[in-house]
Amino acid sequence: MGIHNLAKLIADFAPSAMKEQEMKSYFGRKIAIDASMCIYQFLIAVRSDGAQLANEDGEVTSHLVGLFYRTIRMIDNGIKPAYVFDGKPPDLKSGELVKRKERRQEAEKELEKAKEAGDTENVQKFERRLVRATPQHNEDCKKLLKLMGIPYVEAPGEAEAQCVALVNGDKVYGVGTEDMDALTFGTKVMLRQPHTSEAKKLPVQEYSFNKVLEGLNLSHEEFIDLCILMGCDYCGTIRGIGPKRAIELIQKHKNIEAVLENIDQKKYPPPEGWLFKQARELFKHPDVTPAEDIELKWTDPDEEGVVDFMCKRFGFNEERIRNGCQKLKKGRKGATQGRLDSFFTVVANKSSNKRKAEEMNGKKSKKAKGSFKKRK
DNA sequence: ACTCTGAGTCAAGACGGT
DNA sequence: ATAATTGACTCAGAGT
DNA sequence: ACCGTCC
Repeated sequence: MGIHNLAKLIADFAPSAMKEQEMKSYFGRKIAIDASMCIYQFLIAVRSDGAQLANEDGEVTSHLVGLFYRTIRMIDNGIKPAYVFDGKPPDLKSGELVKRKERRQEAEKELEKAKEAGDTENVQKFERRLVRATPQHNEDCKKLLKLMGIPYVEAPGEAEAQCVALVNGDKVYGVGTEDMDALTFGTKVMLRQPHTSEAKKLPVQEYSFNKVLEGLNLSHEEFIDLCILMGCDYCGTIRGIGPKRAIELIQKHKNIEAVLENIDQKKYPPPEGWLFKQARELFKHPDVTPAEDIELKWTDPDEEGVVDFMCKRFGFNEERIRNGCQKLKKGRKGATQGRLDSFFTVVANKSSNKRKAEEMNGKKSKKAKGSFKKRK
C-alpha cells in the first residue's frame, strides 16, 4: 500500500516540498503514468447500476472508456502521457501478495453468501473488492494506446519504479500518480492526480524530491530507511514505531541499523528475520529498463484503426470516438507549439533546464548507473 | 491528557445536456 | 498456469 | 452544479 502516511508526514514536516499548480502550467509536459493502476481504477469506478460497462458479447469496456477519455483530456490540455505497464512483482512483495490473496478469498466467500441471500448491496460491495486487471485488459489498453499514438513501456518489474527511471533519465517531466512510492524511488518530480484537476477544479499537487529531503533534513538513503520504517509493501515494520517516532529516530541515528542499536528492542521489537536490507536495496536499485534504452514517441492517431477497434469490436459510439481522435490531432499540434512558447516566456525559471533536458531526449546519454539489474 | 499506532472500512471516471 | 491497488478516514486502546 | 448515461 505505498508508504503509509507519507503524504501526511510531508505535509507536516516538509510543507514546502509540495506546491499546487494549475493544470495549465503543465502545458507541453511529458508525464509517466502507471497504466496498471489506472486500469484497475477504471474497472472499479466505471460502472452503470453497479456493473461494468460491456459490449453486446459481454466483453468489459470500462477500462477502455476510462483510458480513452482520460488520455484525450490530457492531450487536450497539452500534457503528453506515457503509460507504464507492470511486469513481475519483486519476490519481496510475495508476503504482501499472500495477504491480499487471503483477503480476496475472504471476499469470494462473502460474495457467495451475499448472492445466496439475494443481498444485492453486499454482492456489489464484494464484487468490487474482487476486481482485478487481467492480461486481456492490459492487452486491450496497449492496443488502444498504440492506435491513439500514445507511447507505452512494459516494465520488467514495478511500474512505479520504471516511471521514476523515466523521470530521472529526463525522458519525462514527472510521474503522475497517487502512489507515494514514487518518491521513495527518488523521482525528481511527482504529480498527484494530473488528470482530475480540471474536472474537479482541484490544483495539481507537485512534489519535489529535493525539497522533501531538504525539508526533512535527510539524505536519499536516510529517506528510504524512513519509508521502510513507516511501512512499505516489501517488509514489515517495528511495532510501536509510526511516522513521528520514525522520523525522529532516522534524523538522530541516520539508518535502521543504528536505530536498532539505540532502541529498547523489548519495547519496540523488530520483525523476525526482518528483510529491511533487501527492501532498501529494492528501492535503491529497482529492476527497470534504463531510460536511455527507451524512446517515447507521440504520433497522430490512426483514426480508422481506433474506430475499427472501439466501435466495431466494442460497440462504442462512432461519432464520439471520431470526435476524440480529432482532439488528439489538434492537441498534439498545440502541445508542440506550447512547449516552444513557454520556453521563451519562462526565462528566469530554473525549470527551463529541466525542460531542455526533456527536449533533448537521449542525445547526451547519462552516465551509466552500475549494473544492478535484479535477477530472479 | 495527550500522542500515537494499527486494524478495519470505504470509495474509486468522464461526458454532455439541462 | 498464474497474479495484479491505494489512500483516506475512523476508532479503540496502548504508551508516554 | 447536478444527473443520467457511456458500453
